[in-house]
Amino acid sequence: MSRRADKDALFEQFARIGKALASPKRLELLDLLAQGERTVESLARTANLGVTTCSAHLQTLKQAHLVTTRKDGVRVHYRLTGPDVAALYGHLQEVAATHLSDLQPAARAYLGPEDTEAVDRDELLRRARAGQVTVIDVRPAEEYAAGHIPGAVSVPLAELADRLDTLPADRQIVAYCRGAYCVMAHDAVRRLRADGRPAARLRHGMLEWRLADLPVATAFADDVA
Amino acid sequence: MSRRADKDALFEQFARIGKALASPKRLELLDLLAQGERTVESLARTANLGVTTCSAHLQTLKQAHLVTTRKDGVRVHYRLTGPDVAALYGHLQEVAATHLSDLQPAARAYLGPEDTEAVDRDELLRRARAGQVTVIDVRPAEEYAAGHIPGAVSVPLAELADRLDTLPADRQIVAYCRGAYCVMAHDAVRRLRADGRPAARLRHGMLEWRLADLPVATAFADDVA
DNA sequence: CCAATCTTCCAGAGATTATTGGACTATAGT
DNA sequence: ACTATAGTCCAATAATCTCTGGAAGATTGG
Repeated sequence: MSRRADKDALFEQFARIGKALASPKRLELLDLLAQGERTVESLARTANLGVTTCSAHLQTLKQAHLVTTRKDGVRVHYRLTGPDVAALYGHLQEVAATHLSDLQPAARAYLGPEDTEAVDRDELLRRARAGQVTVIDVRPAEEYAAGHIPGAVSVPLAELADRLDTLPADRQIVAYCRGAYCVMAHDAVRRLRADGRPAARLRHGMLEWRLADLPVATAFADDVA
Repeated sequence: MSRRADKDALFEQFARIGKALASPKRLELLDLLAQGERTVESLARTANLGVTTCSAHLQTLKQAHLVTTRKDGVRVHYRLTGPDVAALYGHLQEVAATHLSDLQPAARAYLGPEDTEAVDRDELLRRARAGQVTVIDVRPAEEYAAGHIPGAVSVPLAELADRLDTLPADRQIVAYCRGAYCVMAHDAVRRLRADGRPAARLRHGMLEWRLADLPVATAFADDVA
């Protein structure tokens, strides 16, 4: 084979990864999978896809080796092949945020007004160490179980309204969710502040927390990994 | 607009970056642009593309804001919009290398046998500080001018054969080029060893050097940036 | 074994993308 | 002004991708 053909074959391989990242729906699936493994049906429901279409996208991701599967009875659980895949997705988001001027308005439209103060990671750790805050994880319970910020309490967004009275009234509450572009923490903070609570949002979510190699607790044990 | 529509619009933005990375030819263009700015015609020639096709790909990259242009007379120079774009490309390569089993054979076919020892960055810095090696940059002169490892000498691959006698005979020579998947350093080392010279290849090239935030010298001044 | 559930496979319609050649624009040099 | 060069625009074809609905495969529970 010629040099050119060999070089083309090599870049064809790199492009397999690029092609896998080329669909908004597949990126949304990666976004969900970055939080932990999920079944096809669960992904389809959350990403607003038909099961067939969702399965097809997952096959594409699988052929690019960005995800693998685990079969459990009648269900198939998909998960990322490694933390580097989540990292790649995170970097893609950052590049988009840095260079795409259309991203900001789209994010604002989806997430709602940047109403309140957003706490960054260092600030959170400082306040947490001083015992000044209660950190709540507003993602669905399974995602909390798959990995959360040590010391955070699971309060899924859907249950927030019912559990308002179980939250301390005197301490500040900091909510976080999947990542910088996840709407749940925004919703949670709006709900809490509507109730007069001193609530703030962690600027980034679990995606960025993992990428920064900060400690992650799993299941219901808050032990540091 | 509905929540769903807003979310779709957001991921549509992220997908603009993904789509830009979805073609082997565009990745090859990014690979070249990671070394420094270049004109359309020069990119087309090197990437084995028609000028029209090359221009079209560059437009795609430009619409994704991964590259910008600078006009100089009749020529248009394209360059990456930032080092984070090169970093994203580098991460994509790493993910491909980690997870794609077909990549290794394709790389071997293109680069040739992993004949000799490959020196890594730390080892190079150690030997360079001890004055034991001559580092040669075998990329084209313009790429050397746009940024090179401090202390490296420019010996473009095309001129290597003619300049053999200007290279020290007693010291080890370490050659590097664009990156881990660039064939030039491989070729250079094979040529040198065919001549009985003690030559080795830097494991990675300029792409990875920049990503590691190591000092880069520009033009013909070896001052550290 | 049958029924129900979850998932994948298949085929077709519709949309998007890649490539090519030819025309067009802009600039520099004569 | 005229010509040559570099690059982009345009239109047409071919190829690829996305989504949908229906069928088929696999597994569990009755």
